[in-house]
Amino acid sequence: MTTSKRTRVPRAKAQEIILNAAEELFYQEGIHAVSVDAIVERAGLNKMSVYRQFSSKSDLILAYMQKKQTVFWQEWEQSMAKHPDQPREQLIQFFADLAAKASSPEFRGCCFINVSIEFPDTAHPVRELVCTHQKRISDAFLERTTALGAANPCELAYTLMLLMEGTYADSQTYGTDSAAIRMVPTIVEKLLDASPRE
Amino acid sequence: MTTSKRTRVPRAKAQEIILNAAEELFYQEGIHAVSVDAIVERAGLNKMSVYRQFSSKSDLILAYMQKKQTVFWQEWEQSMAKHPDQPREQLIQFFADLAAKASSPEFRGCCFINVSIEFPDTAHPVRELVCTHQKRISDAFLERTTALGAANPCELAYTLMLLMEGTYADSQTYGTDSAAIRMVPTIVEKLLDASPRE
DNA sequence: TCAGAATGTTACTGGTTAGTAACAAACGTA
DNA sequence: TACGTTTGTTACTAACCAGTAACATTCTGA
Repeated sequence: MTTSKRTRVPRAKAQEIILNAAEELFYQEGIHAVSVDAIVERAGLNKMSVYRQFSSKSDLILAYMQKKQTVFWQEWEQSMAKHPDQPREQLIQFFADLAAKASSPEFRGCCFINVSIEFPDTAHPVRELVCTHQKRISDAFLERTTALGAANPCELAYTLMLLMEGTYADSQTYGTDSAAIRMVPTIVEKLLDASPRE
Repeated sequence: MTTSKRTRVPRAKAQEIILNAAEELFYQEGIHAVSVDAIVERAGLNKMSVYRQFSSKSDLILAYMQKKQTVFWQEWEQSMAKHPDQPREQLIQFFADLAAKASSPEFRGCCFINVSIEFPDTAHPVRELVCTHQKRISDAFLERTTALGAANPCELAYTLMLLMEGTYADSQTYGTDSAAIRMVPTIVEKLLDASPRE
């Protein structure tokens, strides 16, 4: 009989592995539907390794959301960087990139909206995170509709918010096959060009 | 000691009471978050009364969704009936009524999108229900954008879909206080009037 | 009045969940 | 080497969950 050494994973590495496992499962299957044991199994680690890094499942959920938030803004910056100082092109690009992502089979919509639905209590910490996140997006839109010289930048920014959230929602029901999502970049382009300037 | 007669509730009435209780709880708190026991308690009935009417929780979920679908189309017809044969006014009215509902504190978004998020498996029966429901709305929009004489009725209908779904999603994060939702009827009105005719 | 059906009540099963205690093995460092 | 720390492993608790069995009570109709 072979007496195999136990493989040991250091603190920092374990945290990363657990968060990655949690991210995949939470996003794909929903938070309530995923047990800590499932995360442990996917991570290939031990249950205690989880509870030594995160004090509770809630803690892990919050860390997951924070990670998602970071990733969102990284991707946002990538989209923006394709057309520096060109708000019209930046906005269209954002929706083009969103549509591309939404057409991927592993896409499961907006994790911020998803978590809002799973946690109806608006006082819950994750809900506050979602709220500030959405507000930040709204501001980023407004910044650009203003730069565009739109006569009603606020209304235009809100319209973009609705279109974005609609795109996320639509991907849930139609998945890869959404005609609406395919049209979104065009819709936004026409919307921007049709909206009156001051 | 008073020997009180047990109150007996007949089959049909029990079914209604249970469905109402389930509807409130499922919609307000999410399906996974609500136990059969919670429904039993809210209904003021007995657990066996539930399982004599519905073979399983899944059965109850399906009945809940079917009820919601019926209610949606009743409300839809009410909105449409306000402006017979006037597609422009009908569409604007629909969004005005939606915005009004979305501003109510007990509003918890679109139960069809919500259930999609809670049940990621697209093969699940409730998901098929959601899919046909969304398709029906999309068709109803298309019917009216076509009647409107829009040059691209399909694109316009999809835009309305996205705005509708966006409105539902936005209500989740901002609740009663959503500026975007307040603007939605105006946004739709301008969109319809600005879209080119053939 | 009596028999069968419908409903109420209690108590239970087997499974799952979040979280923990206790100890064993490996590591790092003095 | 030797000791304290970190990590792995096992086994457990207490709560919750969907669903059922068995029996008690009430109703209905012949």
